[in-house]
Amino acid sequence: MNSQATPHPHPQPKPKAPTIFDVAKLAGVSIKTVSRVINLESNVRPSTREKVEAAVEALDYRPNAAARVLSGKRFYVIGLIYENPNEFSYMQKVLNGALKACEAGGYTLLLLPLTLPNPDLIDDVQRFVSQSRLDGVVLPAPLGDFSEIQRLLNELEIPFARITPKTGAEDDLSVQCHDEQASFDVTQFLIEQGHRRLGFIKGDPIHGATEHRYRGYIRALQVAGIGLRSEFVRDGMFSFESGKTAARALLDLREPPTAIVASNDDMAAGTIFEARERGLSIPGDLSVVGFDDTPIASHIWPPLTTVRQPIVEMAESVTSLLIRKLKGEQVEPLDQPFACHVVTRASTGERAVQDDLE
Amino acid sequence: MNSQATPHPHPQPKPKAPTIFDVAKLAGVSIKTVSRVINLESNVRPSTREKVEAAVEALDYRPNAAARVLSGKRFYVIGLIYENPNEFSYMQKVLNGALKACEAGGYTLLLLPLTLPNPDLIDDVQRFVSQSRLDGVVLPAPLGDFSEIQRLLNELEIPFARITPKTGAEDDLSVQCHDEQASFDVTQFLIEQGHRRLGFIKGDPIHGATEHRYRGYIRALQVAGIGLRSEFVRDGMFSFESGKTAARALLDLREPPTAIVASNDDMAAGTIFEARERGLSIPGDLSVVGFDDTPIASHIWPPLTTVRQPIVEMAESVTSLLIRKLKGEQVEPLDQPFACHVVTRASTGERAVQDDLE
DNA sequence: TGAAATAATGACAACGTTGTCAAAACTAGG
DNA sequence: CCTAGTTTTGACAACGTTGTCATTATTTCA
Repeated sequence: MNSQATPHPHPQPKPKAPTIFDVAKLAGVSIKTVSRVINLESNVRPSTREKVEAAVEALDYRPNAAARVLSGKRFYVIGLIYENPNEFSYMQKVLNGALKACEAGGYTLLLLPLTLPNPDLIDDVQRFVSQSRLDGVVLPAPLGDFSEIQRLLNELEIPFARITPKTGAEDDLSVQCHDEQASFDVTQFLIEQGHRRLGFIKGDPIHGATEHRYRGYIRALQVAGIGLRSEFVRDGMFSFESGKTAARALLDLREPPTAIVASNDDMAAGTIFEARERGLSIPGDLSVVGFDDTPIASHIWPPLTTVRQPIVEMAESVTSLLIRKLKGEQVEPLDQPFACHVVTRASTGERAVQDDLE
Repeated sequence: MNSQATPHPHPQPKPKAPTIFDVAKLAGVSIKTVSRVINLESNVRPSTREKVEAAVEALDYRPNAAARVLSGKRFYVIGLIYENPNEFSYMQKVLNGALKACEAGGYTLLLLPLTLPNPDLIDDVQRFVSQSRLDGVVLPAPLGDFSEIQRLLNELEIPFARITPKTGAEDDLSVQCHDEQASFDVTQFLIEQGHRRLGFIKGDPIHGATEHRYRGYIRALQVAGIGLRSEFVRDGMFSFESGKTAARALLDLREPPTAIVASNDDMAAGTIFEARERGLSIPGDLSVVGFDDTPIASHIWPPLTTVRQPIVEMAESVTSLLIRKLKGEQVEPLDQPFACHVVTRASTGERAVQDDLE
């Protein structure tokens, strides 16, 4: 994926957007007629319509929203007023933080939801960025870790800011939380409760957090003088199902772990699910911890010990950094990662030490 | 909250927004100077700045975003590109549907998250609507059921569309799903499994769905010839905690229900939580059903029998109806409510009939 | 005190579209 | 082939702001 491929059709320096005048000229009509065609008004001769449509197509013309608004009576804006549930998913939190910063800075927030994996990822992002005429972009995890997107935005000269544990170049705008430390803390917490056989379920490798959380686990083992056993580490994809599968493999071991660190709550829920199916009691037979403190963590039985991150604050912070950069201010990246903390609930418990002689 | 009875307020003397010219005139300066002040540029004499600021204050002047964009180089827009998780909360689904319809119609979607209960509700909405200069508003449940908001939007002559089971006036734009029928179906499903003592946990009375779901329960009992027992019906607020509390009351009865219909998944999860705390097995000792098919329904143990609604489609549909209305088209409300269907999982099971002699 | 330098202000074009209204091109009827 | 009516098209103003550059007011310094 180096310079060989030419994934983006706009490598040119300054692609000035075509206006209604360009279309009118190419089609050989007046701008008003172009306006009629693009607004689907009646009373346009079919032959004229075709000419204009061809010109629009040829130039890839998109009407300028601001001019439209200024000129006409409509705003082309729909408001969505909704209740902010007091329990959020990751994206709800990011949304709230970003919205807050935008409101404070007088900016409007535009949304592009993507489904992964997505073969048209770059095209979708490019279309969004060029059609929406925006000043900057916020990339929450895991999109912040996609180098193709970063490359595209750099080419288009659109500033962006990321929420990701991976730090990048020097002028890179990003916030991170102490993922590695949190993972260390939660693993150490289990060790302090007497556990010696500690399973770990990794997350989707596309997320930067996956690597950091794994490193925290390793470090905690090292500090405690516990050897890393490769059969105790399983791959996951952050999904409930993948957690269930990984837990199955761990619990099938002749000498299974007495505690499992899952890299997120969904996989921890999958682990608990799998344990219950086998009739294991939690935390009696198995302690389980997750990450993120999503709603499910407090709603499953038993409620989950997990790690809470200040997502709203991180999103707000990174968005306002971006806005300050857009205003031309000199912004320097945050010196300190945000702190996480362990939320202790009922899915973890003391382990009798004598069980764990090695 | 203003004048008591103004069912059809006369077309008010156009509350036309003040422009930069109005401010300039009042302050006795040129428009350019006003521009300098509001953009915090340097090289403005303090005395001048004060005059302008006073005028801005007096007129409650807000710069027109479209004109700003058209004239200047900035767009005042931030993009948020995010992964669309394949499991959604209610609001995520609404967001996706509304976004889809807006994209198709060339509209932009603006978000106003609110926390309830909120004493400043009306003020917040009013500020949002007037500052954002939008054409129309989508009100998902439960906000769609707030008559104050509807009244405000009517006064401001802002068209709106609602997602709510309650139908309103004739020209009212709303979509609903067959809530009452779905509740009937799921209750009947339990009856067919042999249950005769059926508990019901109501939702937050502010939601229109609450009433409809309750009615479906009652109808199913009637059809089956089972008498309604008031001690089997408990109030809830759609929260996990309220479900837990209601379940506690139901299970404390001398003759507790063998199946419980909770008006949403969170309360069903609370019910399961409470049952597990008492050592009851599910569905052996108690069958539980929920509503909405949120992520938690499939992630708790045992996974929850629930009712799935086509939220994305409903949101998309209502938003595109709104957009068509804004375009001046004659739109008539959907003749058919959207269909829901029961998703059968492991939280429900057969009940031996002999247990239930009355 | 006067000239030069600098700070503050203003006049006006530009931004890209839609609305208004008039002109031109068609169509139908006699 | 002309007239009246209808459909299609176009010229141009308007929308509300910022950018550019000229002009005026103020300060500085010889």
